Amino acid sequence: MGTWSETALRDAGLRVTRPRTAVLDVLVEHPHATADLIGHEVRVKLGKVSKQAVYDVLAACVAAGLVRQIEPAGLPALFETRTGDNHHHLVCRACGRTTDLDCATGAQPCLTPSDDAGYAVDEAEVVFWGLCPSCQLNRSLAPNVRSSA
Amino acid sequence: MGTWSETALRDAGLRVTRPRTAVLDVLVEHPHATADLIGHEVRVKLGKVSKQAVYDVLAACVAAGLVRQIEPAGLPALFETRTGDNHHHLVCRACGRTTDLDCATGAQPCLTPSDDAGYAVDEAEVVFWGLCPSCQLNRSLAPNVRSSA
DNA sequence: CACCGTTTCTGGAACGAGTCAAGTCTCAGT
DNA sequence: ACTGAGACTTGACTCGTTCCAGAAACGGTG
Repeated sequence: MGTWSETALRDAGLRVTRPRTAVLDVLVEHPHATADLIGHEVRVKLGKVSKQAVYDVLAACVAAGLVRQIEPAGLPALFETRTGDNHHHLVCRACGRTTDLDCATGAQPCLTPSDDAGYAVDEAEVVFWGLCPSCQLNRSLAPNVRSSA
Repeated sequence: MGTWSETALRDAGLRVTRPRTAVLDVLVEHPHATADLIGHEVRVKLGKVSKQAVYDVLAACVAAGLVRQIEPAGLPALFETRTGDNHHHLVCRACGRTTDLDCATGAQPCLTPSDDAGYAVDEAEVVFWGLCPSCQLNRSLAPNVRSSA
């Protein structure tokens, strides 16, 4: 468990500390965790870690390219360790569950806007919104849940 | 301008009130406005409107499909009146300027994930991140700006 | 045109996510 | 071990947004 995170940190030229390895370990166990959940889980492992430390660690890892941050509308930011392959996400409107998704057509047709209006584009972010399987079930059983729009 | 907003409200079955028409008018003048900017502009037109009224109006219009809300990571929510054509957005990392963009390939290849993991997908959201023309200029002149609008 | 029930608006307090600042501690190279 | 840059702690704070209770405006009726 601890091994990948240590190596990754060292390879990225970052210092290896308990909070850092713990954060990365949590991220491996929970592929789309919020800062809050990460803090909670890290505290379970290490006893006491400040919110600020969690944000610092995450920021450092994001800067080093070890971690990717996504921010779906209305949800707190999520962090994941799958970086570099520019995959997309499927987010449930009801429960917020997030699932990875490889790019629709293998290549990235989406990544090249037809008319970039003079912008220097460096990233394309694609989010699919819908209902996850279990929320579809709950929805049909209990029709008065807060709906999508 | 004042006319369209009234008609739109009436057609959507919403009451026509001063704050509502004013909000829609502002939205026509500023195609990607924040709630805050809208409140400010509406206050210029009408003298005094509460923040809450602005949020209520926007929520009602979003629910009625008159207005679309987008929430680019790290920026406050933006509102626009172009609805129904599922266009995408180009957002400047430096100044937050947002530009509409028709879907890259005319059709929507992005809208149909290859594997939807059982989700009932109802919307695909695409955001391109980059630097707008003027920020590219500023950036090359003053390489360490850390600005936001 | 005065009444009434709804819907909308006001003002202020509250919220959660995230950030800032200043001081203390810890890792890694000598 | 020693030391200095970098990491962590604490706690207050900002910002966008939402909640709440009450006041006002709307518009269909008698």
